[in-house]
Amino acid sequence: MAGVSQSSVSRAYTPGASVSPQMAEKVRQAADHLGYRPNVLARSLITGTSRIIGLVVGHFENHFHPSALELLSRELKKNGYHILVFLAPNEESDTEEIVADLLDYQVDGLIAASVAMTVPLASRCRAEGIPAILFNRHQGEDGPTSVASDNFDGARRVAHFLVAGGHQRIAHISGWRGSSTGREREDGFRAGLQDFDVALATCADGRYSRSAAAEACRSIFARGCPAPDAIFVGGDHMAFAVIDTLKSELGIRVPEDVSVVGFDDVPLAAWPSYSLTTMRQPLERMVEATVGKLLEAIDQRNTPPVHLRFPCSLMLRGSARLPEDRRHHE
Amino acid sequence: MAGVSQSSVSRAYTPGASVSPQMAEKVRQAADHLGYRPNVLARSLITGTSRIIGLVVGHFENHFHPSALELLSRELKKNGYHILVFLAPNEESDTEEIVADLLDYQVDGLIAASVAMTVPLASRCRAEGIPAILFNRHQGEDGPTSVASDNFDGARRVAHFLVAGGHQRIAHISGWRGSSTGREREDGFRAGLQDFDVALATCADGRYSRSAAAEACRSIFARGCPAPDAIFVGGDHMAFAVIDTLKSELGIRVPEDVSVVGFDDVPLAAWPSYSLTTMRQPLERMVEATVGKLLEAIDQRNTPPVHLRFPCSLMLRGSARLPEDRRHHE
DNA sequence: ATGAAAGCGCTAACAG
DNA sequence: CTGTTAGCGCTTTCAT
Repeated sequence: MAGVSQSSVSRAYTPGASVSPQMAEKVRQAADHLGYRPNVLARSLITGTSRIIGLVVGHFENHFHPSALELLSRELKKNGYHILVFLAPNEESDTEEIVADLLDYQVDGLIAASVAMTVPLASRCRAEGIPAILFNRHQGEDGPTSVASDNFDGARRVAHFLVAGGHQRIAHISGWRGSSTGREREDGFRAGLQDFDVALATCADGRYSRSAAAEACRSIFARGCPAPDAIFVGGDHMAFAVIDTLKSELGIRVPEDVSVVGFDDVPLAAWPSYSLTTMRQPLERMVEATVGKLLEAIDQRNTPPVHLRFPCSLMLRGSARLPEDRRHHE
Repeated sequence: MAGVSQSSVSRAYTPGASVSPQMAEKVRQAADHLGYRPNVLARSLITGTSRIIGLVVGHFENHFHPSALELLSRELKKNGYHILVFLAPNEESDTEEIVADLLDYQVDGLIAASVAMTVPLASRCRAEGIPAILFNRHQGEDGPTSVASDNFDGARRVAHFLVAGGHQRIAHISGWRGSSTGREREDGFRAGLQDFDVALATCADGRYSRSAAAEACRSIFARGCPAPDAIFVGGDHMAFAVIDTLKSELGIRVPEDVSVVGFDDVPLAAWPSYSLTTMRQPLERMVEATVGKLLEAIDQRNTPPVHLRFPCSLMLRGSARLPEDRRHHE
């Protein structure tokens, strides 16, 4: 090569190694000349660390997911990690096979975003010493470390907001009840209504899909009167479908005839055409916490599972009548 | 382990290897018991193939990109490959450093989606024998293999459609002119107008961003009359911003006062709130071709670069006056 | 059909 | 500070 030993080359590429500046320079020169770069995979074999984080995600239709991927990727990159993507067939499928696949790649860590991890899988990760984090989901106190927003509290505050806005017949189109996020939002919403002794008019499962949410919306307004004057939808992505169905198909005005409130605050919610009032999940903070916890777990094994919750904030926009509007109308 | 040699284990996991059924069974049993799975990285070291494809992408704000990622990932997975994600700081930045990083991971192939590759980089990929494909971009006949839609022809047909619709003062808000896609759409649109001896009223650069497109829209309508009665926007993502600006800020009706036509056909374009008439890029076919070409190049080295173009199709929706509407108004 | 041995490209002790 | 040696977990000739 350039008349030096293999180890010197290695040291030239190891940040804190004891190597003279001239040696390092000599190596880099020769490397540039030959187009040489260290083989990360071979390095992984010996160090046992691949600098790859596996990300399991359901689909990208809901813009919350690509946003999360983008932020996670940037945050991880700062720390020298990259994301290997694994798409689950769908949100409901168990991720058994997929994560087994992931493990083969010797990922240093694993983020399950908006998908569930089977119990045997979680224990296998722990057995192999691969830190796993549930993002935007959780699986009980005994489950893997999780990072999410406070869905229960957020949904409860939506209920308070709607009641304060003078709404009488309040409906809910939930996310999939098979998901912790969907359940917590529904439960929180019911609790919030309870706080004011208001009954939930109707409740239907939107399954996090546009078509299911639209169908739920139709059925809510089809079944005999009285029609609701407010709908809380357990996710922005579904809320858009509800607004579309209301306005274009049913000829119902938003918010004059019915208020619609979402959950997530994806970018589209702020665009004027929807102007969706929604409970914002603090994505940045969730991402930071996820990456922080993950790297911590990679550094020092055997960190006990923790369950982080971040508070949501209500974004007041045009799709729901405000409390002030009430007096206005009276 | 289970009383067999290392090689036999290897063979048990190699599809076409000469191994007796009983041996294979014995190995799998022991493996299941021990929770053993082959180490993909170690395999890569010897086989020289990692089954990882690097994907470079700018950002996910424009929903075309996550859609592409999702389809690419699914298509690659069918063939046993996975995607390692690399986010470029922005669409305009050169990808030099990023792809160098990618190369370190010994990816089997490389897809640059909607970002440019510097020339030295492209040649380095070729030198290292790593197939690279430009997705939704191209860099001339001598550049790397590229897969895209026929942007020029598509934009030209948008011009014909607008002229046929009886529009008199036609404006264009282009994608970034530094991108082949942006240039081709602008050039094609100009050519299409030329075909009917119609002059382009105004043209502004939307730089593929919401804010730049909104600003371009404002300036087009601010500068002295006459205001355009049609705008072709070089990407759906920008078209939504234009429609928002028109309706919410400028109080201009779409399509009564001005027709808006986009390019891409992202899912949102079909939602009733925008109902965007747009030139559809055949994403599925582009993805199939990309993966097909990439795997072909991985199998047999030294495939000559090709440049695939797929035809677009106009999606007629509500944001632009139709040719029929013209008679109607007369 | 199976085992033994060599080596992929690198890092991590250990000498010097 | 630098070179030597061993070995990460696998696949692959080459024998048997």
